[in-house]
Parts: sequence; structure tokens; C-alpha cells
Amino acid sequence: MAHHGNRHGRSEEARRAVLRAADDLLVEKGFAGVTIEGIAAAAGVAKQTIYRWWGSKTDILLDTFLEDAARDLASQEHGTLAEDLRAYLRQLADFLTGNDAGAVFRALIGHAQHDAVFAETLRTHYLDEQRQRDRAPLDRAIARGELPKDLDIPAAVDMLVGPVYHRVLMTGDPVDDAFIGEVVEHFVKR
Amino acid sequence: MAHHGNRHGRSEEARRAVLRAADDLLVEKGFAGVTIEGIAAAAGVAKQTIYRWWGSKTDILLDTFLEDAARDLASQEHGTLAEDLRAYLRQLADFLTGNDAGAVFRALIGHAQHDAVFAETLRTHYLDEQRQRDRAPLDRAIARGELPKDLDIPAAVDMLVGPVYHRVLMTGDPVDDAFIGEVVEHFVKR
Amino acid sequence: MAHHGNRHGRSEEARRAVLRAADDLLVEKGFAGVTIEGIAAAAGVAKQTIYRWWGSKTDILLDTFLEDAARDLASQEHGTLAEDLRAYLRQLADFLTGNDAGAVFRALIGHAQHDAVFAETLRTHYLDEQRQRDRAPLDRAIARGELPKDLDIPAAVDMLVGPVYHRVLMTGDPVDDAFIGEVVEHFVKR
Amino acid sequence: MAHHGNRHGRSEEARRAVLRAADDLLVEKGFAGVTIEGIAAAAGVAKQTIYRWWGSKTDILLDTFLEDAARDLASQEHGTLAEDLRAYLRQLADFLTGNDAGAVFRALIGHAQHDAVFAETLRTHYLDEQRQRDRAPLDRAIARGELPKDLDIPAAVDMLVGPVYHRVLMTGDPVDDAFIGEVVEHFVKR
DNA sequence: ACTTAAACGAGACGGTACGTCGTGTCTTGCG
DNA sequence: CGCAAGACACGACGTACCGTCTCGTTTAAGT
Repeated sequence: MAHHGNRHGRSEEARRAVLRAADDLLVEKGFAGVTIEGIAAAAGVAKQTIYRWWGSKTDILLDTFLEDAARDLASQEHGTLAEDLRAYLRQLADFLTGNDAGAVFRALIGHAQHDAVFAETLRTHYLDEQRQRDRAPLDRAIARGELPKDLDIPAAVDMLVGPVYHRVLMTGDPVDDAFIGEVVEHFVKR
Repeated sequence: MAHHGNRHGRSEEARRAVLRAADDLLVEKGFAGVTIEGIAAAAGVAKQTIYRWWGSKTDILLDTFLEDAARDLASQEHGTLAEDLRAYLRQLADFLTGNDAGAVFRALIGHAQHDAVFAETLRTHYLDEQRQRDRAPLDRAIARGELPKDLDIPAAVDMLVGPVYHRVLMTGDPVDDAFIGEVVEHFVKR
Repeated sequence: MAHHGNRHGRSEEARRAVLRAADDLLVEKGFAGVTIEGIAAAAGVAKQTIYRWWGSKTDILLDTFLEDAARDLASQEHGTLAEDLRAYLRQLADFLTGNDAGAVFRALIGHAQHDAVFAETLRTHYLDEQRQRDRAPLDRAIARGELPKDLDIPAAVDMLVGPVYHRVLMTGDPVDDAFIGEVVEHFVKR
Repeated sequence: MAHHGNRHGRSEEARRAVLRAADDLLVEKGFAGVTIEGIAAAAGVAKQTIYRWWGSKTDILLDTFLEDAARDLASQEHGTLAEDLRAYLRQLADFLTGNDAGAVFRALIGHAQHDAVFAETLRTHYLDEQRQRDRAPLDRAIARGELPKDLDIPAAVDMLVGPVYHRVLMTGDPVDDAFIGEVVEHFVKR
């Protein structure tokens, strides 16, 4: 390990080690296995260093998560509403159910149910952007004239992604292409 | 307090006190404020008595929850699919966002994201019945000929309740009648 | 097992089983391994039956012990003071250091250091008789004229048995015949 | 309270508070009243801090005891064997029967009867030094020519202190000057 | 180069809760 | 009416983490 502190600003090395350790612990041992002490030990970092930069273990996981989300959920254009939606929902479902980012997402959304303050944090740092991503295919379709200008976009978003979240968070049913197809087909045929 | 144990099994008195205490603590202090020690103290019960009959605090909350769910989610018939669905989704949304049963629900579904074993328990003890309740309006509509016999019921259920769960668990947006109306209208107009 | 209670008095069977179980547990697992629950389980007896007849685990051990002590410490006459003393101290040392009665004795005398009430119980039920046994050789010697009539018998007893107890309870040194010989010789040569 | 831990090892403040609390509890409530929880509460210390430095409550009491023993049992020279012995046995008896160090001693020697591992610890940390103190008057007498060079010192020590321990640990009889006088007189007149 | 101050690894501290064990009390139904 | 069975309230156990607090070291910016 290189340096042990310096006068101006935090150690990027320590930051990466913490994020990495938190992620690893979550995947290996589950949410209950993620502890500040465990992260500190695994990252070779002092607890105080963690407390200096983060407020809780979920703050750490959120940091990890945000990087992944921006990378994995970039919307791609496919020309038609149906194609756009199918591609986006596929991408979203894969993200939410994935072993890495998905596991972190489920941990965070689970914790948000237990902690209203964190729920607000999550909304500010993630959900607001996420809703932009969710509506992007609809915005494009409106621009193309495929959808009416007065569409209730938030409601439409809920109707599209809601079924996916329901399977991921509640039932555990697989989100296969057939299901996505039904959802999209039903939405488009309006 | 009357008796302190007998050979014919558990004390109903203690059981009720524990469920009540767990519920109260959840509402007053949130999920983190629900501890076995706290429940025991509030219920006037020994920790060992809790561990004798429940495996964890979420098992206790699940017990509380199951009684409420059966009571509050009984499906009522209103004659038409649209009316049935509107009534049911309204009832469901009220249940999920409520201060009592809703709080317990959100705690449980949140914990299920953190603990795969508990997720399975929750599925077995709650979700399987819940899906029967969710599909009841559709089953009746099929019987009446309002919906085709070959409808993909699970997918249809996801499209109906998914948007509600998305608002409750993710966005925190209110589930008002207008929204329910849109969801139902969109579903029925197929 | 024969009966489960009867209308006329306690079960001798249960009593023997309890004493035996307590003794066995002490030898196998040491004093900390002797618990009322353990005794009850090992004896196939209900805890309540134990509490009905004994006040504590040391009371049970005391019961066991008293039977052994009366049997193993009966004084024998050998004709001369020196021989009598040598024989008695040998017998005493063997008793105190033995694996069965000795273990119980050490447990009891140990507990007496921790509990003044039990110390008094032990004095009443054991020590008073024991002192009679201790002084018997001296009484006989006085009767034979080998020792003066005005001998301070309690002090003399302390000087004879004290060294033995010191080795048993404090130092753990072996109480061999040579040592007993020295003690007796020194006492007799007065 | 000032500091709460630092990298240079333990808090002397916490250590003193624990020893003091253990001692106080023993005197006030007896051995059974000495619990780790009680000590921690009385000392204003966390249980973990106790477990970090001591293995059991008897280890704590032993620590207390060792400081007292070294202080209170220093041998003093009085010129003759008889005087030396009388003074030393008086000092020893006072120490063993005292309300402070004596109570701790009796608790420890009692526990040693219940726990062979602790008995060994007690021997290593206390008894070995104590035997040096016990024999000091005899060593001096041999140096002065008052006692033969080939004296069996361990046996002689047992004969001198054994009667005292017998009274303290077994009979509870008072160890008065008359008794000490008899023991010494009998020993010296050889 | 020399001082200085922030960030660091380390780890002891006062706490809270955990899940377990044993206590002594009770209630029930059998023999 | 004594007994086996066993549930109960209680208290302590020893452990795991929490978040806070020194401590002495490392490092780069500002003398």
C-alpha cells in the first residue's frame, strides 16, 4: 500500500478499496454480511476512514451502484417504439436481476423500505435520473408522433416498468422475453 | 398475568403480546427499532419465549401480517371487470400504503431483498395466496366471458398490480384513483 | 421406570436417580457441569421433583456425600496413638483426594467459601460429626493414659489434620505415607 | 472520563475501575453477586473491555488479590524462631480472615476447588510466592542454627500453616493468639 | 530543507443487541 | 398426591458491530 494520508484530499486508493470490498462482501455473504468492520478489514482501511467519507454501509453501496447504473442503463435508439421498449426493458430486467449491480440494487431498494431517510437519498441520487432513462423511449416516440403529446408519461412509465419490478422484487418470476413482449405489445396497442 | 406455562403448549396470551409489541415498535420506531429485546420488554415476555416460537423478528412480523392480509384483501364482486379491478386495486393500494399493515408489508418485502431464505418463506406464506387474490377478478371475468379463456393470467396480473407496486416500493408517488383508473382502462381496452 | 407418583410419600427411585446423576455429572464435567436441568435430564426426573426435595445442587451433593463419609471414615483401633493416627490420617487423606467422595468433598468445601449459609449447613450436617471422628484417636489415647487429660483437643486435631487439608485444598502436593509419618511423629513426640 | 482507547494499549483507568468494582461487589453481595455484567455496570466500562483483558471473573479477582497479598504478607524479622513464627502466623491469619483481601482469598481458593485449570493458575500466580513467604522464618532459623539443615521444610510449613488454613477454610473457628501460640510452641519444642 | 496539518492504519473504548443457558415457578394430566 | 413434562419470566453469559476517540506515521503544500 502506498501512502498513509496526505494534507490535501482523500485517498482514491482507499475509496476504491472500500467500494470493492463492500461489493464483494454483499455478493459473498449477503446484506447482513456487509459490516463496516468487515469492509474495513477486507479493504485494509481504518474504520475511521470509512466514517470520514460515508455515513453508513448503504451509502457505500449506493456509491458503488451509481457508477454501475449510469454505465449499464444507457438508452439505445432502435427506430420504433416497440423495439425501443423491448430493448430497454430487456436491459433493465438484466440489470435488476444481475449478480453484481442487481444484487446491490435489491439491497438498496430493500433498505429503502426500512429507512425513510435513505429512501429519500436513493430517490435523489438514483431514482430521479432513472425516471429520465425510463421515459426516454416514450419521449422519442412522442417526438416521432408515435404517441400523443398529452400522454401521462409517469403513469405510462409505471405501466411499462412496474410489471418488471413486480417480478423482480415480489414474485421472483423470471423476466423472459415473452413476458417483456406481452407487456410492450399491450402498451403499444392502445 | 395468569399462567406461566403448562404442558399443553404455548401461551396464547404471550403470543398476542409479542405480535402486538412487534407491530407497535415497527410503527413507532421503524424497522431498526424492532429488536427481540425490545419486543420482549414491551410484551412483558422472556426472550427465550420468543426464540421458542419464532426464528427472527421478521418471522414475528410475518405472523402479524398474515392475519391482516387475509382480513383486508378479501375480494369483492362488482359485476364488471373494470369495476372489479378498480375496487381491488384501490383496496390493494390502500393496504400497501397503510400505516399499519402497509408498514409491516414494506418491512417484510424490504427484508426479503436482503435474505433469500426469508424471501422464500414470504412467498410460501403470503405470495402464493396473494396471487390467488390478485387473479380472482380476472378469473371471474373469464367465467363471464369478458376475457378470453387463453389469457396469460400471471402476466396480466403483473401488468395490473405491477404499476401499483412500482409506485409503493420505488417512486413513492401516491396511488390515486386517477392512476388506478388509467391502469384499469388501459388493461380493459384490449 | 415404574411409577409416576403415588399417593403416599416420595419416590425412593427418583431420589437415588438424582443422587447418582449429580455424582456422575460432577465427576464427568466438574462442578460447573452440575446443573439442576442436567441432573433432571440424566436422572429422567422432572425439575419440580428435585426442587420439591432439595434446595440447590449443593444440597444434592451433600446428600450424596454424607452417605459416603459415614461409610469411609469409620475409625479403627490399632492399640497405640501413633498407629491409630497414622491409620486415620491415611484413611482421611485417601478420602479427601479420592475420585468420587473426594471430588464431592472438594466441591462442597469450595462452595462453602462462596456461600456462608451453605457453610453453616455443611458444618451442621458434616463437620460436627467429622470432628468427632477426628478426635476419636485422641480420646482413646487419653483414656489409655497416653495423652494428658487436659489436652486442648480441638487445637490438637487442627495440628494433625490441618497439614493434610493444606496439601489437599491449597498446594495440591501428594499426601504420602512419609508426610503422614512426619506429622504423626512430630505430634506424638511431645 | 477522559479518553476512550488509544493505540498504545489499555486504559489504566478502566483497569482500576474494574478491579475496584469486582472487589466491592464481592464484599457487598458475595461471590454469586460478582458478575461480569455487574462489574461492567459498576465500573462504567463495556463488557468487551473486560473480556479483552481478563478471561473470567476469577481472573479479575486474582488480579486484585495479588496486589494485596504482596503488600500484606511481607515477612518481618523478630530475632527468634518462635517470635518470627508467631508474628508471621498472626499476620497470615489476619490476612486470610480479613474482610477485604481475605474475602477475595476465600473466593479464589473456593473456586480453585471447582476448576482445575484455575487451581493451576492460582498456584502459578500466588502459591509459589506464598510458599517462599511461608518458609522464610524457617530459612532464617536454619541460617541462625536454630533448626537443623536437613529439615523437611515443605512438611514443616504444612505443619505450621495447615492448622491455620484448617480453621479458616473448614471449621470457621477463630484463629486467636492462644491457638497460634500452641501451634508455634509445639513446633519449636522438637 | 523545514514546518505543518490533513488523511491515514491501527485499535481500545462505551454501548446495544444478539442468541443461548440455567434458574426457580407454574400448570397440566397420568398413575 | 407425587410425578414427568415442559412453558414461562428472568438474569447472565460471551460475541459481534456500532460509532467515537486517541495515537503516531505518511505525505505534500507552504514556507
